Amino acid sequence: MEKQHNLSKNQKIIFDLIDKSPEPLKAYSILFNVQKKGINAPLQVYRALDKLVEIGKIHKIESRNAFIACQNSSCQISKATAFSICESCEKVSEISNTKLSKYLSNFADEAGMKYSKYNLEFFGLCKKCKSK
Amino acid sequence: MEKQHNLSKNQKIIFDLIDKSPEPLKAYSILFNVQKKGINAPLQVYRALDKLVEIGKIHKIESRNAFIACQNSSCQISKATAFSICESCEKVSEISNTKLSKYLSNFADEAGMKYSKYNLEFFGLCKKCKSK
DNA sequence: CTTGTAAATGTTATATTATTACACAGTGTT
DNA sequence: AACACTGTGTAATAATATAACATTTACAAG
Ligand SMILES: [Zn+2]
Ligand SMILES: [Zn+2]
Ligand SMILES: [Zn+2]
Ligand SMILES: [Zn+2]
Repeated sequence: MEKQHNLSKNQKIIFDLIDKSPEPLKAYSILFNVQKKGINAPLQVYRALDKLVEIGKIHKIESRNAFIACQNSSCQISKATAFSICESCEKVSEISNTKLSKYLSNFADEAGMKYSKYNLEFFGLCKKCKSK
Repeated sequence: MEKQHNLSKNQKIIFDLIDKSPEPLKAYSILFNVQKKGINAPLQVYRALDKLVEIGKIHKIESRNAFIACQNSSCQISKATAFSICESCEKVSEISNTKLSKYLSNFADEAGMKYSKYNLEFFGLCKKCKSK
């Protein structure tokens, strides 16, 4: 049974915006888009983003400083993430591949150390851009 | 045979600083440290960093906005990187594990798409911090 | 040796991303 | 009521990164 997170007003506004977006959104672009809804300051956006990341509803694409809604319903853990990023059109997709996540979750370094959390970003050209 | 990159003056100053550092360095911390050597502006630092990243002498730790010297002599490609990051003491190590890099380089997503470049960051507690 | 060109430098200003500090409001528990 | 916890609002500022422009250096082609 998943934990239910009742989003607060600001969290909901910002999650809805990110969730509807076909591409990752940056914090200040979010800010400009929600000013009509009464969210006026960067901090209000960052606080909502922090919380949404924490509960796994969104992820941060670190190499782009942008945020994307979780596309993987089993991702409440939120801390084991993988993405593919097109270097031409900047399309980003969340990868949900059981083998990959198992492989990475079980990976042990030279010292035998394991890591429960990871973030993986793949870069290349998406299908569309490759065929151009 | 590796390509020889003759670093320019600024590139060398900045690489040497990063290479000597036991921890990843941030751009403005680099700037403060090289002002005595005549590098005065952020852009001079960022330009050198960009070049050093491009030729694989350093890597950017995306989740920390910090830069670390390549600890893996076979990393000239520079675009397939993996790190372990301690969430307590912020120690960062580059992982050079042939199986891991082969696995990731050969990974194909649901659409059969392969990616030559990736960046992987593992998070956890290092040995020291775990035993505390 | 001169001309062309790519890479690197220097400088100023500015854009973008993110946090600190403080005051207060809502909710649920004891 | 007293408390703890989470969320909100606002202002100021810190930290990270790039744009625009002028100049210089390295080096190969002619
Ligand atoms: Zn997810
Ligand atoms: Zn594309
Ligand atoms: Zn390396
Ligand atoms: Zn540690």
